[in-house]
Amino acid sequence: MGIQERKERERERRRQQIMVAAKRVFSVKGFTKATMEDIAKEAELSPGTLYLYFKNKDELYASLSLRILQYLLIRLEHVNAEPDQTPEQMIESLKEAMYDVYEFDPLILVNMFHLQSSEALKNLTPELLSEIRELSRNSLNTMAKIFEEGISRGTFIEKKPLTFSNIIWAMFSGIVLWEESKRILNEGSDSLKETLEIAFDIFAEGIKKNERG
Amino acid sequence: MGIQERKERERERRRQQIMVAAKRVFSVKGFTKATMEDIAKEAELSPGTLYLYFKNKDELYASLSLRILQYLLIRLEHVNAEPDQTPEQMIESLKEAMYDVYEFDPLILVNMFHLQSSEALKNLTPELLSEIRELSRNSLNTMAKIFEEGISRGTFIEKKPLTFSNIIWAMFSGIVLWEESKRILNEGSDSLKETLEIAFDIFAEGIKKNERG
Amino acid sequence: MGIQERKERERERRRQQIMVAAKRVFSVKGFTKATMEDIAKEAELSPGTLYLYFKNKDELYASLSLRILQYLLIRLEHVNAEPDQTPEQMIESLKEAMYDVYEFDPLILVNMFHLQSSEALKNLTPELLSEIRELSRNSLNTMAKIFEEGISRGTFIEKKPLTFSNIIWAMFSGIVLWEESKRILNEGSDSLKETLEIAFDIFAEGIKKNERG
Amino acid sequence: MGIQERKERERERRRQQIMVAAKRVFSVKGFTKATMEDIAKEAELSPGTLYLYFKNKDELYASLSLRILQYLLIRLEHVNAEPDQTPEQMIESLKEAMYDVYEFDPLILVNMFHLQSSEALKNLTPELLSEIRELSRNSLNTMAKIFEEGISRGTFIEKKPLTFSNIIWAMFSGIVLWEESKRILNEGSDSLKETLEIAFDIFAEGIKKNERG
DNA sequence: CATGAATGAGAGTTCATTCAT
DNA sequence: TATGAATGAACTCTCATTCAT
Repeated sequence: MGIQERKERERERRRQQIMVAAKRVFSVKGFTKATMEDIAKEAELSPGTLYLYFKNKDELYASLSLRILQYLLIRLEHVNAEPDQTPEQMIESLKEAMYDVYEFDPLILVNMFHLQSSEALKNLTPELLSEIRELSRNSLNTMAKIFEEGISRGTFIEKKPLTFSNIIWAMFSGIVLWEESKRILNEGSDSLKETLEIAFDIFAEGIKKNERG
Repeated sequence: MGIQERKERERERRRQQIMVAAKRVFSVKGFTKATMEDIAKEAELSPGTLYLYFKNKDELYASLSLRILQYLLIRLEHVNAEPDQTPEQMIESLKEAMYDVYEFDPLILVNMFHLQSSEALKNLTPELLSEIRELSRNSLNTMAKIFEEGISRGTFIEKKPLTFSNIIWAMFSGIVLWEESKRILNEGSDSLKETLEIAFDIFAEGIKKNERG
Repeated sequence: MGIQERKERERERRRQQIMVAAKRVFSVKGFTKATMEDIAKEAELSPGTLYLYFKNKDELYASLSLRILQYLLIRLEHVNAEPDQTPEQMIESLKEAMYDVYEFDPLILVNMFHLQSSEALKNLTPELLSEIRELSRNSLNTMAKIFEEGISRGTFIEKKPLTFSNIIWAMFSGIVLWEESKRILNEGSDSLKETLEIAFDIFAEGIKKNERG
Repeated sequence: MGIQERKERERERRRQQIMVAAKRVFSVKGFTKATMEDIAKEAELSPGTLYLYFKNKDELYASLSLRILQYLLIRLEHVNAEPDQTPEQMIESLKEAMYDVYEFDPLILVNMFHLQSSEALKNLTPELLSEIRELSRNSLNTMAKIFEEGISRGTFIEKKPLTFSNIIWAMFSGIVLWEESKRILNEGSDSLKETLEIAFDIFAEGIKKNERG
């Protein structure tokens, strides 16, 4: 049993080693141009070994997303777990959680957003795909709880909470990708944090129920 | 000279024919998996012919974006040109303009958002790249004028107008991509229009200056 | 009849125009990399037109050689036609004739030597091939007469005259190609003329019959 | 370390296997018409494998030349190393050395002469190119020593020794190529050996210093 | 005769993946 | 488990040549 466990741990460590290498290579070269050999070299392994740990290139790529989605979910659950916060404060926490996720690994995050709406998604094993689906759903639901609370307290406008989740998530990914895009186009300074702040503030203000009108 | 013109028109028609085929193929197979031969077949032309009209695959791909960016810019300019509108009404028009752009060609729009933050961007000819840059910039600036007006009238909060533009644009692309993503993941119904409506409403409400706080 | 002739002349002029363009392009780009379109552009014609005058690329290439072979033959015949020369003087004239041929068009000459021992030779129409053969043969035979004379006078060693022709021709082509090669390898100055002079002198001295040994 | 060595040997054997196949295919089809797939088939390998051993088609082609140039240099050095020979005897040895090189591999030799004055030369990696340059230079210099000796002994005419080397080399290549050419043109019997003999004799006689004139 | 758009076969090359060791 | 040489399918792109106008 101890042996079994140790083996498992070692296996997991190897996986991590490969993923770290893959992340670096994907970030520098992009998914298409990065070759399995590049990644193998970066990981100081042989190409064949990669296939002992990942079914294929797509799965390796997708696995990167999985990690950050897990991190996201944990962060979101922390937000919800904090006691005695008003929904407004929680949105503030949400913003920080998301920026944390971004800072945790900007490159993977961008990778993930790319994957998210790409053809590659279709080639994944059903297991991996459903893991991704599950994590996404959980994250969105976790966010939704915040909005539900705000609505039931009467401080947020009355819309489906999940719609708010979707908008927040879309806004976050849109901003990250668009800032990345501007970076590639060599335009302007890195204003991600500032833009994100303002966007969240606008959102927070926008979903407030008010007595005007 | 009539001949000159006719030839030009025919050339342009061919280009369109190829772009239409390319759009279809890219949408079904995605950029990487779509081959030039696929596109040629779809266009009922030979592979070589494609290269008479587009320098390479990347440029063909990017050219699709160009058209929709042009359409976007025109629509945005129309919004600005309409007289006697309050900034609030203009944001409403903005929403419609963007939804129009989406409906004009959803597939191309998704293609464009993909391109926008991808490695492919780097391989374009400088001319094409700067055309894209130019159109993006113009669109953002055109939007910014609306916000400027609202700020100077004192109805919008005091932030850089271009930041608003960026957020709107990011939000729009984020929602389109995320809905596309959900479509691929076979989840849920197509709620793009509804989500977009709500998102714009929240945004519009969120940038209003108010006397609270 | 006059019309017939004029047409023929015009046709010939067009051929020349194309050959001049082809020569330039082949010289700059080499046979393989030069495209028919390049040549057409240089000749200010359309690609299709080239095929009205030359069966294909190989034939166009070979036709260039034909011209210089014709020039060579004429020069050699002149050498032979000059009266009252000793064979030794005629070898001197031979040297000058060959250097003339080189100067007439160094690029075509190199082209021709390339063609001469290449695969392309096999793809020519039988007519063109036999024209080339005929011209080569005539040139060698013309040279051979000089040597024959020298041998019968008892001033040259007794070998087959045609062998001398072959050696002279091989030596000439070898030197031209090797100097070209050194030019490509960026080595050393252009010493073709000097090398050629010395080579011919050695040859002339070497075929002299003498009483030593 | 035994493993290391064995691998190295096997790698070298593979290279040889590919080169042997390449030589055959290039000889039959010529450089341009020979495809990498042809060569792969001849070597009973897959196309991709060729690229594990040679950077590209040009380099594979050029590598063939390298071997024969190495062989040439060795043979030339042997000529120089033999003790107690008069320069005249050494020229005789030179002739034999060169004929040996020809017989060692006529096809490769022709290939090399083709390469030597062709555009392909420019596409080689600098390393390979300078290897070729180096070997050529060494061979020419080695030959030059013979001539130097003869000159200093007063038996050869007083010209730059390297010029003699160049002429010998040009003559050799010229004869080989011209005989090849005649072979292609289906003319005459194979008289290479005889022609070479006579040419060398003439050369040897021609560079002798004499008291006549 | 001239055009030049279109062809389409075919090339070199890459690289995800496999499998004997 | 790890290797890495070998695979071979598939790609993009080129260009000699044709043919309707």
